[in-house]
Amino acid sequence: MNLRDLRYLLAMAEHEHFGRAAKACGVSQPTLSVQLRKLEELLGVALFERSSRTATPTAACRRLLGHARAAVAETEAILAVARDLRDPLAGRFRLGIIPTLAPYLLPLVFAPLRDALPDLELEPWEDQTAALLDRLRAHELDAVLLATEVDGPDLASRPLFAEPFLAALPPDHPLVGHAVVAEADLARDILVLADGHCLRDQTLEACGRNGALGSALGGALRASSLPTLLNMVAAGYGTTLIPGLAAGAAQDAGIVLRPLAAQAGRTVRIAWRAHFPRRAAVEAVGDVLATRLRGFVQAMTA
Amino acid sequence: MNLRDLRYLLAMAEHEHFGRAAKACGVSQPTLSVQLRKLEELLGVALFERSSRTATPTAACRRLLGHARAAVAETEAILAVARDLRDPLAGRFRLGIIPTLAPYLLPLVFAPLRDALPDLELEPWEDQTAALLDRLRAHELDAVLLATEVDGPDLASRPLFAEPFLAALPPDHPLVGHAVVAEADLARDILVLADGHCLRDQTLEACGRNGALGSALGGALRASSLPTLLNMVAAGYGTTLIPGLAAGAAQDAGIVLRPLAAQAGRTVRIAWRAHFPRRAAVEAVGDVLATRLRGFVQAMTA
DNA sequence: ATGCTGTCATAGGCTGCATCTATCACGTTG
DNA sequence: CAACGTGATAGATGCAGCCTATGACAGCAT
Repeated sequence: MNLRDLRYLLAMAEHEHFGRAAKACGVSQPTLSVQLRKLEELLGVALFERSSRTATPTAACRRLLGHARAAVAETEAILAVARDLRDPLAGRFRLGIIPTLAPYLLPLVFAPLRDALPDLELEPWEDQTAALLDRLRAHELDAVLLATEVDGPDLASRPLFAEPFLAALPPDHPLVGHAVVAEADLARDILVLADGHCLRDQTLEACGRNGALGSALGGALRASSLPTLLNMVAAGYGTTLIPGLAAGAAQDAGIVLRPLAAQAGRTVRIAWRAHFPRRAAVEAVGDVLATRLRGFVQAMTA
Repeated sequence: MNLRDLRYLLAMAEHEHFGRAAKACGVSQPTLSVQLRKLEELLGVALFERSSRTATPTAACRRLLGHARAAVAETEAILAVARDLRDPLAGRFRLGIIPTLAPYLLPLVFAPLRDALPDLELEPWEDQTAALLDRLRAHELDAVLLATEVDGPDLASRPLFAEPFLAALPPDHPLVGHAVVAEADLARDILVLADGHCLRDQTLEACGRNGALGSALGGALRASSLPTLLNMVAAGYGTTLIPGLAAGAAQDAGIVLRPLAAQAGRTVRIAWRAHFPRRAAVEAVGDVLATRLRGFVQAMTA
C-alpha cells in the first residue's frame, strides 16, 4: 500500500467520478482506475460500486476513509513539522559552559545572541570540563564552551577568544605596589580552585607550581567555586589568578587586580561533536561570542 | 514521501543502526541509507547524526517520530479493517496473557478456539500485566488476558470468568487438617511471587498483608514464576494462594489444596484498544474462553 | 434503429526509482 | 598495523506507475 493510493482513494470518495478525481490528483483517468483496482485487490474489498454513470463508495470504503484521511494528515503533519524545523538556527540549543566562565560571560552575550539568533532557544548548562565533554558525547549537549583543547576524532572545536589572566591580590598584599606582577611571584601564597576546574591547573602551570601544592593553606582551604576563591583572596588568605572576564566580580569583592608580566591567559573554545548536524548553529553562536568578546579583551589588555 | 520511507525511519529510530534497521525492514543496508538520505533531503532536516560507531536520532527526528508512527498505524488499521470486513474471524491474532494464567489456561482453550475460529491464527504472548498493556497500546498485541481492571479511555475490557484462589499448603502443614482455610490464617507464613505479578498483590490483599512482607522468607526467597513458588511451598517454606486453574500443577508438585473461607479469587478479563477495528474477533475469542471456563469454574467451586 | 457522447476498463510502451551487489572510506580494536 | 565493523557510493537491474490510444458499454438524441 502506498500513500498515493490513499490520496486516490480520498479523491475518488470526494468526487465519485474517475475522470474528475484523476484530474484532482493530477494523473490520467486510467492511472487512477488501475491503482484503485489494485488497492481493492490488495484489501480484498470492493471500494466503489461502478455504474455506467457514476461510481459510489461502498460501505466498506466509508469504514476505511477515516483511517485513510488520518494517515494522509499525519504525513502532511510530518512535512509541516519538518518545515518548522528546517532552520538550523532555530530550536533548542544546549550549550555547556565551564563554571569559571559562565557567570561572567553569559551576561555579556545573552542579548547579542538573542538579537543575532532570535529563534535559537539557548539552554546553558554549567559544569566542569570533563562532565561537559561526557554530556556532549552523550548527545545531551549540542556544544560546549571550555578553556582547554579537546581531543579525539569524534569532537571538533574552534577558538573563540583569548582571555588574559589577572593577578588577584588582597588589598594589603606586598605586590599591590607593583604595576605589573610576575606570575612566579604569586607562587608562594597561591590559592586555587578544587580539583576538576581547568582554571586550577592553568593557574598552577602559569605560576610554575604544576605539582602538588606546597602551601598548607592550599591543602586545607578548598574553594569549590570562583566566587568563594575571590572571597578567600579578599580575606587575605593568599593570591590567585582570575580570568579576565571575572575582573568586575573580583573588584566588587574588594580584590586588587594587576596585569601579569608574561601575560598568562587561556583560550576559550567552542567544541562540538564532529558529526553534529547543526554545525551552522554552532558556527553562528561562535561568531556572536567571538565578535562580542573581541573588543572586550582588547580593551582589557590595552 | 512514501510509507516505506516512514517504516525505514521508524526502524532506524528503534535500532539506531543502519545494518540492523535494514535487516528489520528486509532490505539491504545501502537501500535504507539512500532512502533515509532522500527523506532527509525532502524534509530539509537532518534526521540522524551519523558517527562511525552509531547513528542517533536528532531532536528533529524525535519530533517527527510520533507522526510517522501514527501514519503507519493508520495504514495498518486500514489493512486490519479490510481484513475485518472480509472476515473478522480470520488472520493473525496476538493475544497477551499474564504468566500466572497462560500455562494453565492455554491447554484448556487451544482446541476449542481452533474449533470455533479455525481461520484465526492465535499467537500467545506471555508477560506481566504492565508489559502487556504497554504492548497492547503500542499495537504489538491485539488483546490481552489479565486479572485486573484496566483504566484509561483508550482501552476497553470485558470480564470472562471468575477464578477462585485456593490455599496451597505443604503436606505437613498444620492447616491441612482443616477442610476450609481462612485467608487470614495463611498470613503468617505466606509466600508470594516477585514484584510485577498481579497475583502477588492479590494474594497479599486477600490475606490481609497488603503492606511489606513480615516473613523473613518472603523477603529472602523471591519466586519469579508460579512453578517455582509451587516448589517452594511443596518444600515446606511456607504457604500461598494459587489460582484455581493451577490446581492440577500444584497437586502434581505435591501440594495440598484447600478451598478458602471467604472465597477469595480474581476475575480474568480480556482487554483491547477501544478503537481496535477487529472487535468481532475479540468478542469471539472472549466468548470461547468464557464458555469453556464456565463449567470448569463451577465444578471447582461446587 | 443508429450514431453520439460520456464513462470506465484494457493494452502496450516508456520512464523513473527502489533495489541489489560490489566496493570504498574511515574509525575502532586487537 | 592488520582486521573488522560501519556507513556511503557506484553501477546494473527490474518492477511498478504512468501515459496515450483504444475498447466496451450504457444512455440519449435524431
